[in-house]
Amino acid sequence: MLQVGNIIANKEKYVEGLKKRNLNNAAELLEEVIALDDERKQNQHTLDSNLAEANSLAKQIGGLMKEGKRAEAEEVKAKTAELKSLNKSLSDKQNEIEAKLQQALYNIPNIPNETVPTGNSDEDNVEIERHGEFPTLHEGAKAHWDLIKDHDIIDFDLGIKITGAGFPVYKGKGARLQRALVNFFLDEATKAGYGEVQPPIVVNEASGYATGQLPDKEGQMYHITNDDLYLIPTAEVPITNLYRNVIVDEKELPVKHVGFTPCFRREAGSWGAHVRGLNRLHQFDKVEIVQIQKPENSYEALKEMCNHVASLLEKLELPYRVLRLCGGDLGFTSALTFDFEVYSAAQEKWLEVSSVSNFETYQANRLKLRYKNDQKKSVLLHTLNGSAMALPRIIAAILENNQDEHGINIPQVLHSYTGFDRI
RNA sequence: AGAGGAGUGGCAGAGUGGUCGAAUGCGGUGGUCUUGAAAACCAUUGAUCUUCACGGAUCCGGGGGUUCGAAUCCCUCCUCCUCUGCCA
Repeated sequence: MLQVGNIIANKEKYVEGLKKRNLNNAAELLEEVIALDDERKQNQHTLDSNLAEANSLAKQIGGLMKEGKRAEAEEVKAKTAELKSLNKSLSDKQNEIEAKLQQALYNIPNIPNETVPTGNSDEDNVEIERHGEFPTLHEGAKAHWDLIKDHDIIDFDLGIKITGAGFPVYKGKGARLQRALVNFFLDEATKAGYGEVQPPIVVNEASGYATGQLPDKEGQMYHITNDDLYLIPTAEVPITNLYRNVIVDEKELPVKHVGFTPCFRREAGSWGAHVRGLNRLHQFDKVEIVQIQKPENSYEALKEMCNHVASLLEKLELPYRVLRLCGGDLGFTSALTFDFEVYSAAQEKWLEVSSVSNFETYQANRLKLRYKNDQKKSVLLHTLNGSAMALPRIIAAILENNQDEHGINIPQVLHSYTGFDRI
């Protein structure tokens, strides 16, 4: 979440920034935070001086008791009763104010970077790069949802039987292709200096709040109510939360991690004809890269992460484009996001396969993730993450783009991982 | 899952109602000495809020309570260890 001090110092700028998200009551939201913070300080000040007085009286009593002056001690004690009840109500009030302030801050999204264009939806995202040639498909080329049936490599009906819609079963070469991609992505990230981690795929509420999925995307996650745990929508949540409440040693910066996990998304209300086959699932596999950076280096790191994602797509020989997300499509916690889309030739559609974001200090503030600078002051770090990559749509594009009359060619770079070059 | 024990600063570990944000040791940092290093010695070494500053407040697993006063007593939750049970 945003830092109150920064809100006060940059109010006008922030209002402008939030307008890009089409948040028209931004000024009021920020005013509310400032007012609550003011109230918090004033109340805290009163409470503190009362507590100081109570503390000193308590010490007096202690001293008198030691000297055996019981009567005098009782006299002082009498004075404390009123103070005590006053302090109780002041501290109740303080808790109330702080809860309200917290709530107000939770409801304000991150300030978009100045390069974020205005816009209302994904239609207003700006294409900034395009690479690769669209393949020429043979007569009668099929979309991946037909190809997977023809070759019996991914089975949606079986998934429906054992779980439900959106939980496909990968079989034979389909399963092997998926595993090959996971290993390829992990190896590439490792070569690029990311340390591999394998985190839990359920997280507690505190983790959900720290990276911003809660309260913003409550309905998007599967919630295990018996134990109050959430299935992760992305490895970003557990991996970034490894650093919750941590003061990182400056020598360890930047922190770079890669992790492979399944991801779970309820996708409530987002189904329709345009999300057939592998285009949208409730469970899918993803390799995620995460960086923790000093503020001054974070945009350089964002570029580096984008280059990494681009290199994966180059190696897989998939045509892709890069989009700069507009304010209306930008995630709640992100300051700047680049989406990568591959072209899936049979359905003639661009499919989002990666989203690379800089959250600046927005997550770090909730995480309490800091390092000590030269002056030994605690400084919030910047967090970044990106998919590298999400599997199903990559598979969709590979199947569709590389098909011919008799089968499907596997990209060269995967052969050593799959053990076969054709499906 | 049941019974018992325990959670204190970066780590180890003392502290069982009063001046304890907390002894001591290790580690870290700075210095003296040294050509340099080691050793030794000296000093320093948690976080957050607030204040221009002095200072003040809060934090001993989390939350609540008793008390003039809580690391210390009570309740509750969490976590870890030991034994028993169960199980990849």
